[in-house]
Amino acid sequence: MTSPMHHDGFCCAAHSGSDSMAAILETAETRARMQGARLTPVRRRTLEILLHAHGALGAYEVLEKLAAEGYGTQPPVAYRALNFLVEHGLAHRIRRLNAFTACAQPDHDHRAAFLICEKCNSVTEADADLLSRALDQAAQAAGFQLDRATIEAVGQCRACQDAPE
Amino acid sequence: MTSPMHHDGFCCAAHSGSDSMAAILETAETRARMQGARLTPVRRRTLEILLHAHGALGAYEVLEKLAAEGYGTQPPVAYRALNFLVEHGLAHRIRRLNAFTACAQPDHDHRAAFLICEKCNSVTEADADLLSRALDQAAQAAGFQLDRATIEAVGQCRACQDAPE
DNA sequence: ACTGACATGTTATATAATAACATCAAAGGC
DNA sequence: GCCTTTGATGTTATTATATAACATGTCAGT
Repeated sequence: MTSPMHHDGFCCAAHSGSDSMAAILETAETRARMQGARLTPVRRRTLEILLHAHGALGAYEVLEKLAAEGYGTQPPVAYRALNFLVEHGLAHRIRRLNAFTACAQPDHDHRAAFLICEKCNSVTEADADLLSRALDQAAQAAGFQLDRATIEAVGQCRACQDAPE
Repeated sequence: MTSPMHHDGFCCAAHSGSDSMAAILETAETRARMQGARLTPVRRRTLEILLHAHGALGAYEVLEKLAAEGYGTQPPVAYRALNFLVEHGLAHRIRRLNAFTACAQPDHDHRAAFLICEKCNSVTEADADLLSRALDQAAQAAGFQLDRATIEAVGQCRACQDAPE
């Protein structure tokens, strides 16, 4: 953790040590199974691609990689796999970027907030428990029955603040 | 739902009494001026269109209306006007819906959260001051310099909860 | 082996957004 | 007042993102 990384927290699994990536895939497998879903090759590979990526990837970027590896070449291939991952809590969709990123903590249900750096485009998943509670309150005050929420913040990550212009 | 309005709070200016709409346009004019920007006819009309709308409108919906009134007929016309409004705090972009909505409180700077009903597609702008503070904290904890944020919640508005299936 | 449910792949199309450029209008210097 | 500079408006064309609809394939349970 006190590594020579630029970002605290989760950058990408490949650079947080191979352990966490294997662990996440393991968890993913388990989690999918428990939900009666199958983590098929394309889906698993898609998750790996996200885990390896720096920052979030667009669907077409994912598609390119999948296609290069012999999977289908058409958009629905990527969108289906990505949607599967999102629906099963293994990935998140970053709307502001029209992109997707692997979930950093697939092991427990959580509401996440994303910190998007407008300089380097890195995406950090922040714990949003406090936020979540505030949101619950706001929803309640409005008589709104909250299902799920998207929280995306834009600014500068620590590394880019420190970096000279 | 025997009341004339389905939603508490801000539905659309036209249905919250014509006063508020005139007031908002007035404020918009002033606010734009103060920022050294001009609220030109297309822009003003675009804002009016948003204010009149139930829920958020897609850029192409706005474009259709503008075109019908003799303004330009091509996408950039709508996008430019909409982006102008967003940049000047007169409208918000709802990413989940690929749509835009007039700002309910253009008179003061605020971070807003949106409550999107998945049944009737209504969009309510909730005050997010508490939320905002929680977000600041989360950002600070991550060493992230927060600029702006998008908070979009999905669920059911009060009217749709009450309504029978 | 058969079947029903789900996965994968395809083609085609829908929807959303921007690039690049020409023309036009307004604000300020002289 | 006239001219320049800047910004606004409009166009055509293109790019980017996402989904519909359908054919084929795979697998678990019977």
